[in-house]
Amino acid sequence: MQEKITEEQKQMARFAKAMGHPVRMYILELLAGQSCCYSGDLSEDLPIAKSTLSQHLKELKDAGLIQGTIERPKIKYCLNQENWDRARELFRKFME
Amino acid sequence: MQEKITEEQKQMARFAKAMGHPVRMYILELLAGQSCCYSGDLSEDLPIAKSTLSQHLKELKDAGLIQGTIERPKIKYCLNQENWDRARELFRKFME
DNA sequence: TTCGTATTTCGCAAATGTACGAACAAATAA
DNA sequence: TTATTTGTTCGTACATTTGCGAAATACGAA
Repeated sequence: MQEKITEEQKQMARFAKAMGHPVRMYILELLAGQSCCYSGDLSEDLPIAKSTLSQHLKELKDAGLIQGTIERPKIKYCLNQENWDRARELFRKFME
Repeated sequence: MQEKITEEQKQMARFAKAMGHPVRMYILELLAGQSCCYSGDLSEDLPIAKSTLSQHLKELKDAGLIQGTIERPKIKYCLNQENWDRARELFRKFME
């Protein structure tokens, strides 16, 4: 009955949880393909309120998958490359 | 404002959501490594109640990632190979 | 039939997630 | 200064998830 769940498994679950919503998958796939985007552009593409979008972006940030940098008057979102690479490596090994 | 989220993104989010819990990642990684296991074995390895484990297995089944076959008196769980391959392919493309 | 084994379902509670609009904040434009 | 733009936070509502123990189910063994 001892704990057999590894830190890597916990980390993968954390990443997967962040990916576990269609809107967040959309955002991640967009960023993975073109590196960066603005929140406003997302808002135009997605049928959700801005406050809801803001929450989804926050979740992705909290999971470490993306990062936002201020470019007045907008905010530019990009993948957090270091953690994205980490996620890729974990999932690659997991699903190979 | 039209819907831009694809069916593939929804499917990936569905898989990711199922992977979004440490216990379920543990189970999936076990199955990915050795193909099959019994619920009772999992119950001994994991610090959770059997009813809770049963729910996690149900979620993985509902997401299509695993399947259970009765081998009295136990139930043998394996990856659902068809959907697992589908998931691997989706994530491989997504994270390449 | 009664017992034991393996697992699921039920009922419940607590925590988390999803979504919205209103209110707020920060900076620039008029 | 006031208005506009861009985005976050707050308050609220509802749905889903997570977890447990008790009860139910299914079947083979005694």
